[in-house]
Amino acid sequence: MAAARKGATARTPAITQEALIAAGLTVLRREGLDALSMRKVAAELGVQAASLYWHVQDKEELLDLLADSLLWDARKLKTGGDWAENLREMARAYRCHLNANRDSARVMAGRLAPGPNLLYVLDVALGWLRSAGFSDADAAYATRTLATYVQGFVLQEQLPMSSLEAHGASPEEAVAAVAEAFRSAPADKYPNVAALGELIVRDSMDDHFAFGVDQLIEGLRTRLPSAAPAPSTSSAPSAPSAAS
Amino acid sequence: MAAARKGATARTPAITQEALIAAGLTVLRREGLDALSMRKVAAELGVQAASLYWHVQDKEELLDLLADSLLWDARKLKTGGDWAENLREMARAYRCHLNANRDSARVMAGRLAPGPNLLYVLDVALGWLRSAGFSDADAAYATRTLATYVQGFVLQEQLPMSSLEAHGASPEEAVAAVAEAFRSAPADKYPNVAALGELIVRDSMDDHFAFGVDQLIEGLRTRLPSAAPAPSTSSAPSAPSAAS
DNA sequence: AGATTAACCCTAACGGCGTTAGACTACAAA
DNA sequence: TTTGTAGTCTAACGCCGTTAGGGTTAATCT
Repeated sequence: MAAARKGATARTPAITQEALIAAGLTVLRREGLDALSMRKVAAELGVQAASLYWHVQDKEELLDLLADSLLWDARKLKTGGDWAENLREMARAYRCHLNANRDSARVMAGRLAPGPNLLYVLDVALGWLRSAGFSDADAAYATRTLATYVQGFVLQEQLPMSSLEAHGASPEEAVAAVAEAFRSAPADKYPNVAALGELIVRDSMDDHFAFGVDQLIEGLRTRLPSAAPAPSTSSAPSAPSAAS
Repeated sequence: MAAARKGATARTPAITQEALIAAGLTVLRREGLDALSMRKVAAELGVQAASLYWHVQDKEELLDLLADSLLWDARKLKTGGDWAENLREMARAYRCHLNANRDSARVMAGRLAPGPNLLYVLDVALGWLRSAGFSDADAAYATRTLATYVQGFVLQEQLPMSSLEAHGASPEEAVAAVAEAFRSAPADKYPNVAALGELIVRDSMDDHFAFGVDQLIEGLRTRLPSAAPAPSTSSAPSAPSAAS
């Protein structure tokens, strides 16, 4: 913590910060965020709960660490095509990574500490947009906007799995229940909802996600000062395929 | 709850569901979501905690009720202009309403029960988009996408106020702390972040929000089958990017 | 009128939670 | 050997969500 291990070390460390994070992730994966308690994380390490407070000040700080570690290891980003392709791939990979970890979106949702992984991703995306000709302000806003969208999307996407599975039902039942809630909307009062109910809660979340990302990117494209949206005379992006 | 008040009513109700919701909102506003407990809500009503379980099954159900009641009373929507103007106004009003209630975004974040207000807003927005010429699928996706964005944005927007104010600092200090975290990013490793740090955490959240909404709407506009706004040769508006 | 029934609120308690205080242990440095 | 300190322990505090079960009040039934 503070002394940076200057002159006095005692025994074997035995509970490193790495181990703490690993234990936290284990409990998170096994029991979900709502059931993650200091006592359980400690038990995972074969240790009493109070001992954790030597390495961490709060449960909040533990969750900060978990969020940091849940942040996608971004160094394996595929950066083949033009800015639009790259952003699309980034959004896809981010969502994919979030969905691979139980309750990840909810862990990140209440937190704002920027870890090194986040900084790296931001930096790369900003670089793409700036060199594509966007203004600094547009690049900054667009990057945060995309991140906001992805996080918000996965948050909603993971809801049935965490919120209802915890109270007895399987994910499929949860989705079905929500779909039923939309379909049972009184058709006279909400005609459009009743008509499109099945589309709204459609299970093809992939399409829905891609739709939102495409919207954001196409909207971004209209901000390009240079211009012609039709890619007839574009400078470089002729090779859309992977080059990494 | 179940009997629907058929044949036997006892005494004065004394704790209606309305009062329960009002008490919950009071506690929420005064102490924030993290400090909202059944005991405090009960105390707000001059009642013991266990009594709440006559009107509600869970704390979760109470939070569902609060989320429902936090849902913007949408019947006072201004519906002046075309679909784009209307959507913009809707997003603005939604954000404004969420920001008027402490921790509102976090209350809604973990919940998916669609209340009547949500149904109404969805229906209105779907009507706008369909009559503007969008396909049913596009209308459905676009509506949910916009809602996702607004909620995600306000969630991040409210973070400094709830997350750090709870631990001692004022909102301004919280924002300043995050800004410092971005500015102190090693400029050699993250040049773009260091260069645009001030833009990323800029306090003009209004601009940032409008930017995202504009992106979504302009992206949507490119899906309109009828019209080609500016580009003359827009053959394929959205290049399909290798599904899944 | 008396008995029944149901709505509604209470007291008391259980187990789990986050967190703190303070004692103990083992090693490193003096 | 003595001292200091990093790391763990036990014990406890107060709060939490929730349940069991008892009491009171009023409407309904006979």
